[in-house]
Amino acid sequence: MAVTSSTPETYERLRAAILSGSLEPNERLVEADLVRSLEASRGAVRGAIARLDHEGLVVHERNRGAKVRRVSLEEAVEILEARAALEGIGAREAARRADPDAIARLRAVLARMRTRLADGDLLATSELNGELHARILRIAHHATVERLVESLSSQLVRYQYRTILIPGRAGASLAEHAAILDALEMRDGDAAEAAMRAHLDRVTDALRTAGDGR
Amino acid sequence: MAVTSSTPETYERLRAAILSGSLEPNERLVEADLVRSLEASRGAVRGAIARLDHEGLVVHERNRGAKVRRVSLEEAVEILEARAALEGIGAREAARRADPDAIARLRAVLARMRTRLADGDLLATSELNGELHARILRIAHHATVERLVESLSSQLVRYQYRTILIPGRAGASLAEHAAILDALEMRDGDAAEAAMRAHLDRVTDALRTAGDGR
DNA sequence: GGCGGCAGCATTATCAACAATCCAGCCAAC
DNA sequence: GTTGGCTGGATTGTTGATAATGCTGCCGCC
Repeated sequence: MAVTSSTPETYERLRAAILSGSLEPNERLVEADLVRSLEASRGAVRGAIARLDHEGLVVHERNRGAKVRRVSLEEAVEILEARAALEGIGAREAARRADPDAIARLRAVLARMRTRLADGDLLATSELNGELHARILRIAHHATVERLVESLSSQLVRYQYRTILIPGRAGASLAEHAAILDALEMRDGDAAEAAMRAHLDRVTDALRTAGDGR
Repeated sequence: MAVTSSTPETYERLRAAILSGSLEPNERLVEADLVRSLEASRGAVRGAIARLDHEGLVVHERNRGAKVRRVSLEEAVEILEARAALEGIGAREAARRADPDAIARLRAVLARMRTRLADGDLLATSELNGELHARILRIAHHATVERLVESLSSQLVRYQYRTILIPGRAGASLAEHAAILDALEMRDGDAAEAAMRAHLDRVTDALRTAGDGR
């Protein structure tokens, strides 16, 4: 055993640990500890930290080590605004490329969302929400936008369950998603972009009213 | 002296070397050489390469080292599309915040652009173009968008002088910029975003017709 | 002439030891 | 009681050595 994992592998694991919440915001990332828990070489850990620092998930101060970055509400709003712009482009492109088959699969996800919501399972609803967005982006076939959105979204993990808890928000979200799918189905790029932007603008509003929660 | 520079410093220097073109696309980045030329420790060089890899300026293959990444025309178009969306947001925000003083400074840059173009100095014109965009983004006060656009733009260095060489393109660009400034002056966010998007869409068209040039 | 294998070289990845730095706690002086 | 400086421990940053890997050129064989 003791297979020391390579840098990209270490990066993925550390990233997953942060996103899953098993490493709390502001928690210090001590290299020696990570070497043990991630079973990687120290060099790999350092490389992973450098990447995550660059990505914005971690802050690294010279001679003082790294810690999980805590994004403020203001930053979260900024990030969502950027995401809205990018996903808008993604939706536009997806409208150009979406075939009936793809649309059907998207509708299936939406339907599952609807039933989960009816069950009161907000957590599952929120996860399906993420899946829907990811699928649309996949259809868009736009590597740059996909990569950027993925990076931005990862910084919002701590806020992702917050908006859906607002009374009435989940239902509204469902309707907004339906509007997006309608635009995709009609292959109307302008409408798809507008619907996606509108949706994420509503999410932003919701986030603002929800507050930063701690 | 021979003060070994720290990781962020090394990152900046290496990045600058790539952007300035003193390191060609596909050129191998040999760690030992960089240690000498950048006067940094090996760890710092490795960290810098990891960041640049993550950023997309460099490709790194395990056990085979890193080389300057060559972005294809298709990628350049993608990147420009993403930039258009983000700078659109930036322009919208800038319209909200721009005071007459800031507008005046932007107009001054545009005026300089006009005279440079009249002189036939396309290189200077292109640089002022970059400055204008950067200033607008600065006014927007949107750290996330600014960071992302900076990162995206850096990947387009090899294409930045290409579009302006197209006959008539420089003049059109000037008019498009003027339209953006008009919208900012009227503090019309919608118009500013639309003008910025339109401008960058034109740049994309120009890039497509210019071809990848090698 | 072309192809597969082999050896040597160049380079990267890892490891371990060392140096530099920072931080917490303590103590003394005011 | 508070402030200032010191000291020990913990942690990161750097360096040299070593292992692993990939590549290139050569040679013999077909």
